[in-house]
Amino acid sequence: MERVTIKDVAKASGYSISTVSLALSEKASRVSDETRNKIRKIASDLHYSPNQMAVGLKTKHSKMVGIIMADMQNPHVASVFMTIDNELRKYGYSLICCTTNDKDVLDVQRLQNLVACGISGIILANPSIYDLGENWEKLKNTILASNLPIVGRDNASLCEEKIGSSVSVDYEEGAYLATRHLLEAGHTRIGCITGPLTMQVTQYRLDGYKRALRDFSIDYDPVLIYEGDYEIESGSNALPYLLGQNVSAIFSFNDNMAFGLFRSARSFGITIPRDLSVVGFDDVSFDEVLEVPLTSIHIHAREIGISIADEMIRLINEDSRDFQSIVYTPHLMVRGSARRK
Amino acid sequence: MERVTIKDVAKASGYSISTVSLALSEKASRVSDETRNKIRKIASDLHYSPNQMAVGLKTKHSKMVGIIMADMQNPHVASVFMTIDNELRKYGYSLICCTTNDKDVLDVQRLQNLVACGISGIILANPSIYDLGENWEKLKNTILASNLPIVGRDNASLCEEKIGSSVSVDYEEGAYLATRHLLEAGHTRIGCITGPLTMQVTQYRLDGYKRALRDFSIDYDPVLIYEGDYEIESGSNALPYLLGQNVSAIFSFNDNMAFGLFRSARSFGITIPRDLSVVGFDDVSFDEVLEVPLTSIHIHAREIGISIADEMIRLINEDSRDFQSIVYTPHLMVRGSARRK
DNA sequence: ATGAAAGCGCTAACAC
DNA sequence: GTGTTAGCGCTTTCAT
Repeated sequence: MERVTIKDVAKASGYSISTVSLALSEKASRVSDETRNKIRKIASDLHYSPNQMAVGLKTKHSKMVGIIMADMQNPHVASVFMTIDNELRKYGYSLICCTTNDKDVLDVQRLQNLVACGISGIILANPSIYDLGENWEKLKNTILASNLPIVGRDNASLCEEKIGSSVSVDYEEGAYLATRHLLEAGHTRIGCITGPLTMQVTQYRLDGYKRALRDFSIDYDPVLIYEGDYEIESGSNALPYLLGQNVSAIFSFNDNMAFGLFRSARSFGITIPRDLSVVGFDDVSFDEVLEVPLTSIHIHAREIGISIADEMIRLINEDSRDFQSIVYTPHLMVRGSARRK
Repeated sequence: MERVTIKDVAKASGYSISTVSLALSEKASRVSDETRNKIRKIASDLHYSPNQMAVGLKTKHSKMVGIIMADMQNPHVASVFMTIDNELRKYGYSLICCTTNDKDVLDVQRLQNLVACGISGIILANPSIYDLGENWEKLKNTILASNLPIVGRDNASLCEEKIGSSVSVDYEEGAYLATRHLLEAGHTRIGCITGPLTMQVTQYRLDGYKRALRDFSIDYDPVLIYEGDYEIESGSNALPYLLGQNVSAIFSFNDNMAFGLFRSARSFGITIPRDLSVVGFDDVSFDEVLEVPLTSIHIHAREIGISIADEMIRLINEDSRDFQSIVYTPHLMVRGSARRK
C-alpha cells in the first residue's frame, strides 16, 4: 500500500516528471492547457497528493504554522485559537500546536523542533512568554535565528524591535472602562484580582485601574490588590481576602477569575451583585450563562484571531519583514453583575 | 542566516556525514563513545537540529500526529485536547490540528494533506465524523489507504473493523445514571435535550434514558425528546418546548446545552432547581461556577486524553495493528441542580 | 571504526 | 513545449 508519487503520475500520463510537476503547479508555465488538464485528471484519478516533506525539503518551508499557546481550557484562549485555525485553513495552512503551561516553560529545544519541521511562521499566542526574563531572551534569539515570520499577541515591542508583527488589545483602556463603570456606580473601595504582576498585560490593566481612580480623585490603595494568576482558582482565593478589605466591588482582570469569585461567593454568603459588584475582562461566552450575567470587557477575540492569521499569511506570502502593530480597543459589556452602591 | 546542517557538523568535527548521523542517532552503533561524545558536543555547540523534512523524506514519517477535532470552545473538547497534547509531548510528538465544525465537513482533501505532511498517526477526536454516512466511507477509505495508525474516540467498531483503536465512554450507562438520579428524586416527566439523533453517541444516551425509564416502569414518551446539537444555543431553545410538555426535570445530553438552559431559565421565570431539576453530561469544570452547580456525569476526560495519546504512541512504536478498545465507565456527580420533586 | 554513495520525492535550472 | 539532471538534508547499505 505504497503512496503514489509524482513518478507514478508521470508514468501513467506518459509525460516526464518535470512536466507533471509544472502542470500540477499553480503558477502558469509552459505546459499547454491541454497537457495540463490531461495530467491533472490522471493525478486526481490516482489520488496523487504531493509528499509535503519532499516539497518542503526543496522549497524550505511547508504549509504549517507553529503556534505557542496557553491553556486552551480558558475559553478565550480556545476561541482565539479556533479563529486562527479557521482563517489559516482558508489559505491551506495548518497549525502545529505547542501548548505551554506557564509552569513548564517552553524550552528552546521544543521551539527548534518546530522550526526543524519546516514551519513557515510562528505565532506567539501566549503573552506570558514575554515575561520570562532571561528565558525569553533565549527564545527570542532562537526565533531570530530561525528567520521566520512572527506574529505575537499583546506585545507591541515585538514590532518596534523588528522581531515580528503584533496584534494586541488596549488593556489599559479596557481596565479604565471597567473601573470607571464601577466608580460611576458609586463604588469607592474597588478590589482588583490581577494576573501575575510580572506580566506586562497585567501592568497595563493596573495602569488603567489607577487612571480611573485618579479621574475620580480616589487614592490608589495597594491593599486592595490581590495578585492572581488568571486561573479560576485564584479568583476563589481572592474573595475572602478582598472581603476582609471591605470592598464593595471587584474588578477581575479576566473572566476566568471572576468565575472563581462566583463559585466561592456562595460559601461566604455573598450574593452578587447585591453584596458585591463584579466586572470581568474578556467577554467570554459563559458570561451570559451565569444566573447573574457577568459584566465584562469585550476585547474582540474573533477579530484578534483573524488579524493574527491574516497578518501571518501576509508576512509569508510577501516574504516581508515589514512588521505591523495592530491594536484593538475594547468595549464595556454591561450585564448584571455590577450595580449602584 | 542559513540553518546549520549535518554537513556543517561533519566539517566542524572532521568526521564524515555518515559518522555524524550515526553518532547523533539514539540507537547504538559502531561509533566509539569518544567519537560520539565529541560529535555530540560540536553539534550542540552549533545548535544543530536535524531538518525534520529531510529525516521524514527518508524515514517516511515525522514526529507529528494529526488530530481531527470538534469545536474547542466546548470545554470538554478543549480539556481532552490539552491532555493529549501534553501526553504526546512526553514522547516528542506534536499535534497538527484539523478542526471541523460539523457543518463544513472534513474533506478528503484536507485529510490527504495531513497524510502528505508525513504524520505518524491520526487521532479521530470528533465522534460526529462517524455519522457522515457516505462521506465517512470516503474518509475511512482515505484513512485505510494511508496505512497509518488510528485512534478514535467513541467508536468501538473502529476496533472491530480493524481500522484502529478506540477510546470511548459507556454513554448508555452514563445516561442511565443521570436519568435514574432524576427518577429516584421522584420525577416522572423527564425531558431530554439530545444531540443530533443521527449520531451514535446520541443514540447510546437515549438507550440509557429508556432503560432507566423501564426500570421505573415509566413509559417512554417521544414528546419529551428535544433534538439539540450539543451547542449552548440549542439548550436555550429547548426550554420553552419542554416546559410546554410539563416536564419537572431535564436531562441534557451535554453540559453545554444545560448551560443554555440556565441562560434562558431567567427569561421564563424559572428557578433551578426549585421549578426544574437539571442533570448534565461531561462534568466540565464550569459546572461548579454556576450559582446552582450543575449535577452532571463525569466521563474521565483526563484519562481519555491520556489513553488516546498512549495508545497512539504504542501503535506507532510497536508498529502494531493490534487494535484495542478502551472503555471508560462514567460516574454521577451530584451537585445542586436536581432535587426531590 | 569510518567514508562514499545511493536515493527518499520533489522543484527548477538547463538543455533541446 | 518537453525531457534531463542536479540537488534539498538526511539515513543507510556497502565498501574499505
